[in-house]
Amino acid sequence: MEKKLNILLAEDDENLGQLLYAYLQNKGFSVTLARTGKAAYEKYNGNKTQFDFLIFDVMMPEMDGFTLAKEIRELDKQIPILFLTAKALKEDKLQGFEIGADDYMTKPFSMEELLARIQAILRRSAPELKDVNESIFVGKIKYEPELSTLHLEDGTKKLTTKENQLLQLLVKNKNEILDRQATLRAVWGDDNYFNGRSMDVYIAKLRKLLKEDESIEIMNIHGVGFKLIVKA
Amino acid sequence: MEKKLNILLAEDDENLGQLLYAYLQNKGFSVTLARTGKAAYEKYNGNKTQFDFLIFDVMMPEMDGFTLAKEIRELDKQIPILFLTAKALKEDKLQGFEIGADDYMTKPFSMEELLARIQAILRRSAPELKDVNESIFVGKIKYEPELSTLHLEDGTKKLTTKENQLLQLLVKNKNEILDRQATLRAVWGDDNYFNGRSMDVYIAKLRKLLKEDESIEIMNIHGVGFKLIVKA
DNA sequence: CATCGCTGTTAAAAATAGTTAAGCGCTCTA
DNA sequence: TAGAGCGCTTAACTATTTTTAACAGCGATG
Repeated sequence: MEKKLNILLAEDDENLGQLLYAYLQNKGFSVTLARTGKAAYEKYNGNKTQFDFLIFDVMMPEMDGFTLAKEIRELDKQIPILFLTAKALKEDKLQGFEIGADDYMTKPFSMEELLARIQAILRRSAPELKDVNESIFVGKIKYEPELSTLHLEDGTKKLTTKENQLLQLLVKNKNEILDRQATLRAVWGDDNYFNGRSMDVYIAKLRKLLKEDESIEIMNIHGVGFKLIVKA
Repeated sequence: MEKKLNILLAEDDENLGQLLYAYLQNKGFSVTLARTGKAAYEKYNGNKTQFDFLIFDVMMPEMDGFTLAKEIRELDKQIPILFLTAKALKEDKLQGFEIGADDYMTKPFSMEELLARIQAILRRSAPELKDVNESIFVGKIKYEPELSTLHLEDGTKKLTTKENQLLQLLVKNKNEILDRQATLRAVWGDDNYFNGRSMDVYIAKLRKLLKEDESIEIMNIHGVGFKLIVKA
């Protein structure tokens, strides 16, 4: 399960605020909503939550979005900021970028586009580089997913592409059900009958490889999928 | 004196193209202008210039901006892409972001806003400026792509054109999958069966050259492509 | 408790990739 | 201008990976 990203949303329009709140929450973000610039500033400094992304309306009572952003930029040069505004004026946009905005959207906009823009920014600011040397223990067996190798009693076994992809999914969902159809679509691209049979063949292969550790079991959930069980 | 950033601009509208070209040039960028998607693709693969930023019109003759971007994304997952388009349709915008765009601007737009958006993206993506004679280390082996030379234990090896192009792509996608078809189209111009076999021969050559450093491995991803792995 | 669909397993077939060497077309030069 | 040298492609053979087939067992359901 991935960690939720915390978004601080400052929007004084009651309707839009609620709408955005619900939408983003639904998309898997943890959202904090503030109704004024000042409230947002206080929440930012409240420090209970560490925010990962800021979305500010420009025109707000008590403290406008630009001032708020400027204030926060003093404290954090990195955090992504996206402005929302009714004004499409060139000067305003430029002022927003000058403060260090990452994006600037003019109302009305579609929720989907907002999400797409948030993701585009996050893709850059949170570069999740995979560690090639990462190793995991499945029971007693050492597994390096990126190198697609399994360290067994009788030496190192190089997994084939499909073996590796499947094992990765099983491990990621250790002790949980891995859905059959979803797995087929993820690894084989299509969940037709023959790919299903192919997957069964690979499950058999993995069972054979992992059988040297009897605390490991790949259990079938009839009609649903498989479950990698690792007993304590 | 800072190094100029290279922008590849694909725009079929003569006027807008010239305007953007002059404006960006004036703002300190080195701009290459292409009038069709295909021309842009060829310039990208031309290998004389290493681009740092891509600006593509969506509707262009021969190859549209989306197709172009998709093709290039296969070869470079990092390079910033900004789309320009006359269409403000939601679906188009979303498609653009899905391909991996960093921004999407609807015509007409102001030059200043374009510049502001480019800078906002560059702030995050922070391209390492490349010297023409820059040398890279692949594991312990020194590699100079511009000179197409590899410094091995027993002297300097001059790579052939194909060896160099292929190694460059592998290195750019270090520890990530390099798509087979896209690579063939980029290096061989066509992804037919025989070129595929030719590429396999070149992979074998590169493996032989790089085998003196056992932390390097060119891994095959069956049916998908290759992955240059450099262990820590 | 019979039946039918789902899964386990093994083996054969097909597709993809690894490797080595021969062939082919250039270019350079004796 | 013949031929050596080079780069690339094609061919041929081998090896590996994946899919398909075949058959046996299991499990839910009426």
